[in-house]
Amino acid sequence: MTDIKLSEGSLKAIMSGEDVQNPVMQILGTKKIPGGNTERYRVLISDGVNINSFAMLATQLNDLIVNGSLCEFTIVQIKRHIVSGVASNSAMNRSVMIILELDIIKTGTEIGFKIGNPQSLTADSSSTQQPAVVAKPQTNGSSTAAASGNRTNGIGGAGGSATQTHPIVSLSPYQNKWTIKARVTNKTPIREWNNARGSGKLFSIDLLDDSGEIRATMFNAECDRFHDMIEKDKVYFISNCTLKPANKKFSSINNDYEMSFTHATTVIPCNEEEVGDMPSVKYTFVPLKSIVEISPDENIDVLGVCIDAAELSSVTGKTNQKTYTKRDITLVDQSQASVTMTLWGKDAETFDASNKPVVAVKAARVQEFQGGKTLSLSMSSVLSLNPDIPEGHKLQGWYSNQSNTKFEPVSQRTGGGAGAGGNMILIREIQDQQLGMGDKADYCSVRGIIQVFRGSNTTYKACPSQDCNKKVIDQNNGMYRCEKCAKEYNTFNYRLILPVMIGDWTNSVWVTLFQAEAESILGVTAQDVGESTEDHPSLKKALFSQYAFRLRAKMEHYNDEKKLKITCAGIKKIDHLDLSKKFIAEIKELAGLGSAN
DNA sequence: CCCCCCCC
Repeated sequence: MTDIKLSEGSLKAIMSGEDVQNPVMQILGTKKIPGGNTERYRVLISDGVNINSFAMLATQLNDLIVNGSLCEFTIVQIKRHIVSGVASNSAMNRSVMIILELDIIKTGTEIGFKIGNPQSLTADSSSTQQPAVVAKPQTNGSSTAAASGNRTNGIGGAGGSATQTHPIVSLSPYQNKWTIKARVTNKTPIREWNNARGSGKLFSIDLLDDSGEIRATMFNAECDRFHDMIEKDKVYFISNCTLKPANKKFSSINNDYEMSFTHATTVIPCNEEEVGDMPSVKYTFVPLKSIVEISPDENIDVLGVCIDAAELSSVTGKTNQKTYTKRDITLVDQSQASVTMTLWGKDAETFDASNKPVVAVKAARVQEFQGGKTLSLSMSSVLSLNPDIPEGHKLQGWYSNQSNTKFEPVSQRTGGGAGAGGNMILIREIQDQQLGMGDKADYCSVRGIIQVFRGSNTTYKACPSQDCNKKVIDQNNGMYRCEKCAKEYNTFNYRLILPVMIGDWTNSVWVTLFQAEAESILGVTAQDVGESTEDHPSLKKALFSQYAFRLRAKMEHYNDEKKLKITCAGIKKIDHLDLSKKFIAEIKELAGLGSAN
């Protein structure tokens, strides 16, 4: 027998809206809830007298299921929970208990049996010990009307306790009789749109409660009605909105749905007392190292120490002539990676990196730049400096103990080596993986031997002005005309465009090398090659040398013909000793030899 | 119903 006592009757009390502190219960089973993009688990939980099969685990506790900590018979103490709208016995059938925080008191294997003979709470609630219960009395005067049931008509008065609102995670398009109590964690300015499908204006907000978050958008009339009223960081009761599946591409908000306000929507500000301990941001941080795996245009939450910040600069938009202020900052974290993140406008102007602040960003946009990944803040991003959150303090503590840590730069454009973002592949795999077949360029790295040079016409006469490099036209009078600069010069620079065939044991491909990489391989300057009247001898010397090539593959269209164009975005010498060590380690691990771990 | 979010 066990000496642990379950909190008998606590489930009944909780589901009736009573405030029960730290009840001890037993897990009798867990089950993954099918559908949806978010992994979510339902738990069968017992207090020794009753079983509740309408309990769910907040997603931040999913790990406990995955690592087996919440197996059958586990005894837990529930430290924090919420219940969806309950006020009457009849509503119990539909209410859901969400476990937000728990401690494991004893593992399931230690216990090994079901305690007591608990009966289903929902199937037979009339026969259980207590009569019908109503929600605990409210603290303000407007409670009488509100306490009569699971309200279907939005907020009646300004009342409403936590037990009478619905958790955000419980919202779905299939049920629209709900009221949420949520904090506005972000609010966009009004934006107007005009496209083939019509025009209008809108703004959106991000809403957060203990259970989760959701984005809400206000169009046209609702845009006018709510824009001035709704304030960032304030808490509101909101009801009567419509829900639809969220398009993940445009938001990092962790919810499969998003809501639109309608003419029927009501929004009531919470008074101070009602706000309670409503959380103020919910992050799902991505380790900086993993950013290489994330597709461009996705939004992610990141946390890092800012170890460097560039000067403020300004850029002009490509499509409009607007000037934007920007500042690039560098973040590092415990994954021993660094990333470049661009701040814009006011965030850029006011940013101060002098004290190496911890920076948290909700919804930073992932971008690809020359094969590396960078981050950029957008309209929907929220920047927070030295946030008062456990992860932030932990990171700060960790960083203060680092001295010579080398950070893998995920934003670096060249990365010929096998480092982060290197995705070292075999040359055959360029075809196998259909690299370059999509709309965007694909990057990869290969180890290849230079097998063939195109020996002649490897240089061209380029515009001498800074950063132009366009081909100039020899006017045959000592002057060279650049069409791009619309100018004539009395000089030019030679530049290299060097097609080479590189191969490994699986295949060969033609790759175009440009100035820097070509000079590095040849060991001579473009000028030398250009001025040489015959094929430069350096070409022969470089033949059969081996490098790690960073490649960029993209489909190019010439008239009706499509052709895969592969250019070199960087090269790196191969450290054969180091590489051999890596191979040996891999072989050992594959063969199950030695002590890899 | 938007989904623009910038520059190398």
